[in-house]
Amino acid sequence: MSSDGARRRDVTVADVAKAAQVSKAQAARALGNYGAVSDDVRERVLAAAEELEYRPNELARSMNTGKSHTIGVVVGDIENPHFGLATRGITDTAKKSGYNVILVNTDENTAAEVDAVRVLLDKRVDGLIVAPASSVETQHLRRVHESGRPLVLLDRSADGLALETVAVDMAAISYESTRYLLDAGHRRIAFISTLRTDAEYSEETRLDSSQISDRLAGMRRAYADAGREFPGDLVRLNAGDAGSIRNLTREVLLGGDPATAVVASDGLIALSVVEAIQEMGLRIPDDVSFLMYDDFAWTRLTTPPLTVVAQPVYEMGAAAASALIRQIEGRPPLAPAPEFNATLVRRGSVGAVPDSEPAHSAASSSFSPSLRTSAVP
Amino acid sequence: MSSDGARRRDVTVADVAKAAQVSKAQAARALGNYGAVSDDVRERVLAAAEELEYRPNELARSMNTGKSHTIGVVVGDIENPHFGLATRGITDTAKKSGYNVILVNTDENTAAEVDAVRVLLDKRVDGLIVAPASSVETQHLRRVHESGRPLVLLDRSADGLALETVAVDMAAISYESTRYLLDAGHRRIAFISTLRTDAEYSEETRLDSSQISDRLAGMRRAYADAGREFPGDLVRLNAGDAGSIRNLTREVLLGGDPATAVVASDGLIALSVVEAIQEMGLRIPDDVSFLMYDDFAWTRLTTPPLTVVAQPVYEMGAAAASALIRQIEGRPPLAPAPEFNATLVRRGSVGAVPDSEPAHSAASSSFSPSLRTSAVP
DNA sequence: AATCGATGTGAGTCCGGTCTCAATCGTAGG
DNA sequence: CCTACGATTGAGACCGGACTCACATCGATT
Repeated sequence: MSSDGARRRDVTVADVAKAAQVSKAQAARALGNYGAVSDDVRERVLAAAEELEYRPNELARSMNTGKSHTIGVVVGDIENPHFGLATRGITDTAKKSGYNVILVNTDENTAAEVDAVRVLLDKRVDGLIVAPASSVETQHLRRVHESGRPLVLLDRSADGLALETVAVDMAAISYESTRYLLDAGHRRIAFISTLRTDAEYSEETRLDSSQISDRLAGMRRAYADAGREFPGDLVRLNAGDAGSIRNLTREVLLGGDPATAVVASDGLIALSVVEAIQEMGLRIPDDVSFLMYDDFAWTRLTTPPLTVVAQPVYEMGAAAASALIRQIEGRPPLAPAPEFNATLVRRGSVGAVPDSEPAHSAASSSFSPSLRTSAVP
Repeated sequence: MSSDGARRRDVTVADVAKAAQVSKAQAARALGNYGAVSDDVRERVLAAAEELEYRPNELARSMNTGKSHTIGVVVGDIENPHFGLATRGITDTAKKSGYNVILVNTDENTAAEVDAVRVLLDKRVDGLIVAPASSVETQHLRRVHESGRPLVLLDRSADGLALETVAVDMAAISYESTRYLLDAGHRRIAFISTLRTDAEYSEETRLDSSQISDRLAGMRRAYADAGREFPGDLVRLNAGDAGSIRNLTREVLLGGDPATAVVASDGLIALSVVEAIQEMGLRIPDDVSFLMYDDFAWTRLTTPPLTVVAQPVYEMGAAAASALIRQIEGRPPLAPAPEFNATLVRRGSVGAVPDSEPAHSAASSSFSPSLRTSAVP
């Protein structure tokens, strides 16, 4: 048995050198495969290393090469499949180039993000991929950039910082999908997002997230092009836990001038929104139309299958990683920069407006889901 | 502007010491908050550090403390929400104790896992959490254990290794859910898993995954207790991509003696199985009953909502992390060890056997999903 | 045979911290 | 006034590799 209960000291080059009866320098050369080493010495060293089960200490190596071969990834919430997939794209790509990934979760909290960035920098990661919680509070990102450490942004941009950013053109797809809804006759379209903000929403509100403000801009433009007024009163931010999302959903769907279509800002919200709609005894798409961001596999399983905005999430993660690695290795950024387009996947959750003649023929599904009705109060 | 394009050398204790006009040792003491330091010196050092924006190099620190405050997490697939959630539990807990997480994906490939473990060890992580791809090929885990480095297993155990393992009692819940299916009158229950294996399945086959073999053991026991013979011909392993899962699903659902109930081994498989069932024009639960492992939120949204085996995944991740950290910090393991139980969540996807009188009253839902029918060939 | 360039080789420094050790300082006790 | 002991302080070793530099060695060149 080669084990001895206590954790034995690690084998170092010095140990190998002694066993092979050569100097530490020679052993290091043979092991590190650099410099000039005679065959005889190389063989003895390698044999000794094998025998002793020598493994280089990457920490020590990083110390004087200055490279840790590790990249830091900072996301809002890995629990969200969106980031799960993106992370997968990142790690797959990183591994291919010999990089490891330290993952930090911020809960979409800027303070946590600032902290995460600091910690990762302290650990001397070679570069960072950040999905910034805020597009406004970006001093910490600016500092990273100014210190010269490679940094790539994912999903959202940072105001005033010319950083390489991998994201889809949200305004464009938002325009397209809003247009689609408008064409189906909808005028009262609600938008629900978890984005935390202090102020009540209005056109002038400066939002913390480039992603959300781009989407709203897209919606507003679509309304303008259609010669309609954008229903700002149906924008609901600060959607938090399932309960609050449910309440917000009820709010926009009840009252004097209710929404006829609801757009959910991400897959997690979508779950609660759809549940709330079902609980209210409303049918999709007969009573309410529904559209969500991110194309998760389960959206094909509901009745009706949901109409979604699909984003090439995995590819974006992979692109962010390879862009970062290019930066780290001093190679020029890919030109032209790869573009990522979101696409509207028309399935069955968007229909005509109830009690009104649809302007054009939108995907009006005739599926009538059987729903558990829990009377609306 | 304090920035200068080029990446400037990091500020070190020596720099701070010089600025504060004290020795390197004193500066280090003041900064590291250890040893004896006069108030005067401490103030000067701290001020200088602030001024120079000094940040300790964690790599160097790790080098001689031997602690990296980093733990390695090796999972099969973060894309799978199961691991996404578990990872969240791990990172949340790790962060609370000041640890970071390096995440590695193995694609459920043992060779990749061996490699991942080696790399993490080289990086001198303080400990490892591994969801082993195989319960049989575990030499690399044994080596880790013998080297004395803390290691905790997640989800699956490793044959012959007495390692702290955080997992639910799969045999028990499998027994319970099989029993449930049997009580509903099902005799032909299919089980579909991604587990890769060379051999055709038979009772003697020694499976690579403790998790899967436990589940099958539970099923077999339930059948035995019911005085029935276990339909080994309906066990389908090696389910890979969506296409192959579809084919396997058709296989068990067609033919002379088809399955009347299908159990999907995880959420990813479930998606394709349900799609395949829908495509075949079969209705759940009227024509086929369905049960899956892992309780994802979307399972409540389908029509009918799916009956699932819920596992406290987040809590298990958190428990694995805190167990590991206890080991790292030399504290004794929690006694009694926390237990995790999976629960059967009866929703609407399990019904009576078509054309047969149900033995007992199982959750027989009357929902009839409207399905796109694509005629069965 | 003297010179030259291409290996080989070992001693020692460096990376940026932590930590040991011996020296110095201050002042309380005698 | 002198000793002693704790608080301070600085020099330097050390962690484990990578790498520089000076010093062989040796066949090839002329």
